Amino acid sequence: MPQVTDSGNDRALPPFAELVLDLTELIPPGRVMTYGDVAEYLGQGGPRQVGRVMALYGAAVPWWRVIRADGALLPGHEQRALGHYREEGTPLRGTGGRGPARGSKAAEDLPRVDLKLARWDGLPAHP
DNA sequence: AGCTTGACCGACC
DNA sequence: TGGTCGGCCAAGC
Repeated sequence: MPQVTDSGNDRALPPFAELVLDLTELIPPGRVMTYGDVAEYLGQGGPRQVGRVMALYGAAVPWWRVIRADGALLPGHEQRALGHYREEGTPLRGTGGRGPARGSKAAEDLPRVDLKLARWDGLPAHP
């Protein structure tokens, strides 16, 4: 007898997580969104929640299209994300751009995503 | 029940 | 330009 309770349901992600993942998959190549933007777009939760969801289920979506507001790549996955960016043609700054760090020991000379150009507001492509 | 931690953000110095 | 502080929301202990 069971009562149709779906409480035992598993593999069912929380609504919020599903929304985040869905939106992440909607992000077109060459474009990126910040955690805060995703949360704001969804109209609920906060940047941290988005980050949590990505950390847990991000493996199933193009996580590299969701970055921090600083445009810095994910710690520990910089190279991986960078490969995708270069492949998708995501606007980067730091290398190939102007004003490279010239010998600056900045952590690593890893470039950052140019949010100015790559930021996607969730609207259809537009020039 | 409360406290701590996070794939964060914005403001301030 | 980079480091620090407080705020936000949810999950874990």
